[in-house]
Amino acid sequence: MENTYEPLSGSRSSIRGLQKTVIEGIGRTIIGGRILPGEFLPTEPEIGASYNVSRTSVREAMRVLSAKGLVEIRQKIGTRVQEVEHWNIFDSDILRWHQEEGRGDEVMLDLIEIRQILEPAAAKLAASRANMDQHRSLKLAIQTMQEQLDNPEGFAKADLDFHLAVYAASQNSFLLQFGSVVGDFLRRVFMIQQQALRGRDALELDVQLHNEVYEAINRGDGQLASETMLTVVLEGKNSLIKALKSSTGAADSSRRGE
Amino acid sequence: MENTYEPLSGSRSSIRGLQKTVIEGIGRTIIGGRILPGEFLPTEPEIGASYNVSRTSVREAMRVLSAKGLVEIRQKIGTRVQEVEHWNIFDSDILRWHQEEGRGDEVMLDLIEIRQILEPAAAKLAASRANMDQHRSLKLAIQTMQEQLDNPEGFAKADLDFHLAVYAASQNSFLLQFGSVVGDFLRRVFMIQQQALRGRDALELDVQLHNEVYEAINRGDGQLASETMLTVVLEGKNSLIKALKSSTGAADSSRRGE
DNA sequence: TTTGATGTAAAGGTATGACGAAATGATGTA
DNA sequence: TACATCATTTCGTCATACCTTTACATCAAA
Repeated sequence: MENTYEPLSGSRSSIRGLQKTVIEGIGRTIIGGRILPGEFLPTEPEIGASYNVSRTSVREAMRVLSAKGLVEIRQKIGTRVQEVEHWNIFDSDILRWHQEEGRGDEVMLDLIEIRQILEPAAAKLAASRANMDQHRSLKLAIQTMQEQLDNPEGFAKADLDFHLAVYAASQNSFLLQFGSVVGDFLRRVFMIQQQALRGRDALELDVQLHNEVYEAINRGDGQLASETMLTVVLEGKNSLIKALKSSTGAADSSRRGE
Repeated sequence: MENTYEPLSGSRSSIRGLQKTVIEGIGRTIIGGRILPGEFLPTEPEIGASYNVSRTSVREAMRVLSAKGLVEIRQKIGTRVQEVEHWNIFDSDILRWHQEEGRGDEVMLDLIEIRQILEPAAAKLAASRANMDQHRSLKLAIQTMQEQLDNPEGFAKADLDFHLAVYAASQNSFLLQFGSVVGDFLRRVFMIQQQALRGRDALELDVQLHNEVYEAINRGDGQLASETMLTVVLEGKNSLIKALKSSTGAADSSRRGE
């Protein structure tokens, strides 16, 4: 009964076992576009048969997918894939599935776009609200970045920690949640960004820029914190685009007009 | 929809949506702070007993709550309430539960704060990206607001439609989702805001302000759209605060004598 | 005493099979 | 034609049994 849904690294969901197999399988099937919105999933017994699990497990998996907005379950009708606008993109699993199904690029660009909006504002709020613990977290993240210049994973992790600390310091529950939801995905984005930042110099420049944000927050200069944070995000955007271009050279990159 | 989610002791077992009863009951119990983060829920059989439902239904309900980040389910340990930062606030149910449990005010203020950040930015994006359908939606919403000046529900609905249309016109999947998630909650906030806008004049002024946003978007003037939208949100904020203040104390009591 | 292996029980995890409830579409009747 | 009725399909719920995981206690060895 070997199954192949690629646990991938670091996905420590509270759901494990057979249900997770079904959730991952159906979830990726939907995100991957192999069942389109409006179309129906097989009946519960059929899904159970194809995954070799009981209807019990299928149903519990469907509940989860339904909670994520991917499917709509109705008696007599069956289980139908929801329209894309119902998919809750503020969900770590859904973000990961987008990436794993090769549809991560559009999401990454949308994510960068909204980070351009949120993070400068979060930094500004943080400048007037951050408490002592949060100041310490920010400083620690910067230090760790400096120490991990030669370790991509460690650097990305510290980079993420910094941005999450800014969200947390904003003291706004939506911003905090946004960071928490997007965290895993963001860490992977940072890894990709680093591919474009060859050499210690480029990385060190990046750390310096982050440090300027920290210092602005530390001094309570919201305006400067905001502006500098925008630079950080934009620099990241450039790196990301560069990295994406060089890695997916001939891919279809038709984006909407801007 | 009526809010009668009671354990239903003794009577005939068949009301509609047994799982929903459990989900609402436990969800509100958690949001309401009657079981604190870190504490344990009763065991599945016990929950089933107190709601008069089978363990099957309890389990499916728990999966949903787990997907919303409210609880963590672990074998042998039991089901434990997660820390607040895990609660997915980008979830219509959770937002509603906050309100129903009398904890809506803080959330409303955080929501206003993030709308101050997002909506001007969304309006700016919309000014350069909105397609013809979206322009039509915006215009229609404005017209409907004008027509519903004497109908609070209709006015709030049209107000919501306008803001959702702006999110949609931004062509960013996160902004679109945010609108969709926050929609229900926002409509209720708009109803509260109207309590502070007594009289047709105040409402008409509000419509006019919205119309300015629409026209700026229509002309492709992103900067103006952004600034005007900020004014709209801030005006709403003032109304909300005023309404909340005046209802403090006698909020839930029957309204008499004003 | 400290450490590590081991056993056990408690709670969730899974599997069946049966029946209930709701929505659809065909069928029948006025 | 219009409307009421019924059969069918699929999810919804229940009851029961057994499996899997794992916190925790227990005991042995260093």
